[in-house]
Amino acid sequence: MTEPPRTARGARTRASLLEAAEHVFAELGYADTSVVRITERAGVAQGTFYLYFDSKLDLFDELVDDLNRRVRHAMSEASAAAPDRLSAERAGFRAFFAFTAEHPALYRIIRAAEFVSPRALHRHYDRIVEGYAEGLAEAQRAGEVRPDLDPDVAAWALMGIGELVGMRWVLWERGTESSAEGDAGGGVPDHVLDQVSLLVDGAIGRRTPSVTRSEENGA
Amino acid sequence: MTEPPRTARGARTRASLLEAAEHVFAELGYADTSVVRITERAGVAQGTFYLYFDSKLDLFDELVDDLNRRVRHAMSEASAAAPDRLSAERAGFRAFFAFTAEHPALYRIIRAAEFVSPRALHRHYDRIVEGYAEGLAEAQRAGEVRPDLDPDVAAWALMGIGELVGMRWVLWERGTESSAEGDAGGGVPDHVLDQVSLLVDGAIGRRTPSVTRSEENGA
Amino acid sequence: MTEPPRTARGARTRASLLEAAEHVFAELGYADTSVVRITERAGVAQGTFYLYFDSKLDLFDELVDDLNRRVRHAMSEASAAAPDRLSAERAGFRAFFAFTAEHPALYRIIRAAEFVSPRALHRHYDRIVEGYAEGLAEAQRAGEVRPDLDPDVAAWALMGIGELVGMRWVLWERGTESSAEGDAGGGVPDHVLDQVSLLVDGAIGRRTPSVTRSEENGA
Amino acid sequence: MTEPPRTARGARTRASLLEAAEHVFAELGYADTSVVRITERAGVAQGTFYLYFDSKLDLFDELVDDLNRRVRHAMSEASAAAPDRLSAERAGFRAFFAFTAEHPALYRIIRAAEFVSPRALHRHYDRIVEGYAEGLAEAQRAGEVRPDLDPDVAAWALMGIGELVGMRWVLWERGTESSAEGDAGGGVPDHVLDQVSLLVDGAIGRRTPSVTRSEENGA
DNA sequence: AATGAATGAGAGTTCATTCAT
DNA sequence: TATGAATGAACTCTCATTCAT
Repeated sequence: MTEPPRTARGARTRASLLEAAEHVFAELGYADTSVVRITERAGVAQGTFYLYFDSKLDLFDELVDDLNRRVRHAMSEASAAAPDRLSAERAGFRAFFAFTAEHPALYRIIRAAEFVSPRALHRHYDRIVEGYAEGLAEAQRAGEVRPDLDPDVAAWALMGIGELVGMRWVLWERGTESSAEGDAGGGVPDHVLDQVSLLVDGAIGRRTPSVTRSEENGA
Repeated sequence: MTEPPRTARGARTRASLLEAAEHVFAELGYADTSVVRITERAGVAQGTFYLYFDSKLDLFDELVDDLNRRVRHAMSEASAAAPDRLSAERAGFRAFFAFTAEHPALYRIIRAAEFVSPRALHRHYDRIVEGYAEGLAEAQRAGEVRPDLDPDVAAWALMGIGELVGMRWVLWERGTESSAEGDAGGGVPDHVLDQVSLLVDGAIGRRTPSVTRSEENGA
Repeated sequence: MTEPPRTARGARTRASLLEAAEHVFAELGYADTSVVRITERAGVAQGTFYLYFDSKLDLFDELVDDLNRRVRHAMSEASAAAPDRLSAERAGFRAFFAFTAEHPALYRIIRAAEFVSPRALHRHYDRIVEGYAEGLAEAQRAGEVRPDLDPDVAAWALMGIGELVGMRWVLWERGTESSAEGDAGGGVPDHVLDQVSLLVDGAIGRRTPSVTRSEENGA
Repeated sequence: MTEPPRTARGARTRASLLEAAEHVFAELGYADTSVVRITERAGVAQGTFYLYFDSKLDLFDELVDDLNRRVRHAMSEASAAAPDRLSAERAGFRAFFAFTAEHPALYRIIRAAEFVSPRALHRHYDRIVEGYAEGLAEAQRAGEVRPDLDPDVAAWALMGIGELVGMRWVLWERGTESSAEGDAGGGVPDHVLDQVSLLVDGAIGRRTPSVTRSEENGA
């Protein structure tokens, strides 16, 4: 329906709408975000909105895709430089938390997307998992990850860790303890990142599996 | 404001409103759920709603609290019967998935609560984590969980695993592959539950000796 | 429709409804007064209201009549004791202001009655005017009031003086200057009552009529 | 909040809403006037209302201010042309009655404002009194009004005369005796205007000598 | 005589979207 | 390309009144 902007001016307008939307959605959620607020913030008239987007939902979807592209980029870039899988994990989580800190929009928007645009929500998670699972499989073949792991389930599980820890220590913390202690740019206290590493490490690392209680008692 | 019903008839009406709301919220999300839909489903007039609830939000909060109580009950009951921590974890997750399968409402409602009622959302997660972390700490003292773990971070992380795996294999699966393969009442394919156990086991279980990342790299 | 109470208990309930209504109407006006508020204040159930009154409007009308009876009583009693017409006027105004101070309800209710119950409003003013005009006519015959006055028009005019002065210095003053200066129980500062006397005196008193400008200049 | 219309079309729409509102408010009073009625009468959609007014109350306030401006204009213009104070009074009252006849809205709206918008009500009366009292004080200095009068109290009192006489002979008369007798465009029968003049004249005019009540009684 | 649950019409207000300019 | 006026359906919530107990 809506055609891409034909002029530089049009492109600018469109971009400012997207940017405005990111902030307003993040602040108010999808339902409470009105097109008026977006256009007001973007400094354009209400009607202009429909020159570039079919609907509020259309813009929402585009925003989700856009942010999705950006997180994935941030994470893969961070982990690409790592020497081994486990430090890659740590770097990836760290990048994810940092991104979350910088773009709370993603987070808040995603969680609100459940009913708004299930399709966009699925696409978002699927895309992240796809790359993640692939990376795990590769690491498995390289012997860095325990071989009995299903990369797919693992990817979802680890993503879950990131999601809730991010929610708790990045999103909720804002304005609370103001990261008095170390938070080396990671968006999350160092201690928490350490713990996450520990957990991930244990979860997927290739190593003597945990001792069962009976063995332990027997020792 | 709103007082509790004074007659049996009132109590019945109130209960049917709550039940109707659970379904409608689950189906449509908070924003798209209208009071009319709820009252229609409950078979009462619109005004009756406000006899028992101050507002749509008020009902929402109550519903969250109610569901929260019920998941926690389901999980703690399931894990209480387990002989050791790891099987307790498995039983807990299993109960959580089963509850999610039976009450998709909780899930969908919670995710929608981010903007609707942050207070209710916090309360929900905090309550779950509290019990969870306590359990982990106790297991730690009993030597069943690695001692260098921060129970709080761990609780959030594990809850994250449950959340995303639940979303992927319980919620999304519904109506898709209709659990062709084994799903022994757990709400989630057996294979997935196995994998989750594996991951959780590795993440929190005690190992001998705990290999740190540096050592490993050095090796 | 509604029958008078058959028992003492019923009479008490009815009376407490009336009394509650007076306060609530005075505080909120007719439109914003809800039957619930009245019954709550009276300490009875909502349904009880309709045992004694056909409707909110019915109660309102009755209240207007009741208050009307009371002001007229207060005024006539006060002016009856006066030795002459002019001091009777002063006493009447004084009583009116005092009544207004004690029963702001009348005032506020009356002013709100324009659209609520024109009939009740008419009846209220007509009844007051009737007695007032009659008194003026009698005083005229006694030679205490100028003979060229139409007692009817005069009665309305004087009532207008009472109404606006009462509004300004009784109703609006509440909580403002807290009658720092003399206010000998009249509900209105002495100074204001003096001025009103002066005005009324001049308006209806039998005396050399005001000089016209031409005469004055000629003098 | 609401911004003034930016186009001629918008200005027209806004004006027609105001005009419609004046009539509907006058006919039904504030409480029974619904936004729908106003928009229907103005021939616009319901939502359009909120393009120009924040709320029903907002429009009400604006209307009161507008009408207030207009009465004061009508009265001051009429009395400005008068040769002396007393004929100025007569002209002013006449203008007031005429305005009331033409714009019953003001009257009815004002009386309804007691609970709706006390602020607007105060403003309305205060503005009128201010000009009135000033005029009286000036006339006092010019020797046309008795010197022992407090112009403020007098202004309120005279306004009261206008208010009740206007209510009785302008508003209530409509549709009753349809001014069978003389009503030279004044909105009120000539006889009534004469009587009002008489009263006002006596109330504020200078006399020689001013008889105090005590003297009178003593005589 | 009294209760309190239930009703349902109607209120004010918002907002995504369309359209004329 | 951009504007801003206009739409009208939909929403949440209130309340006078009725009715079964």
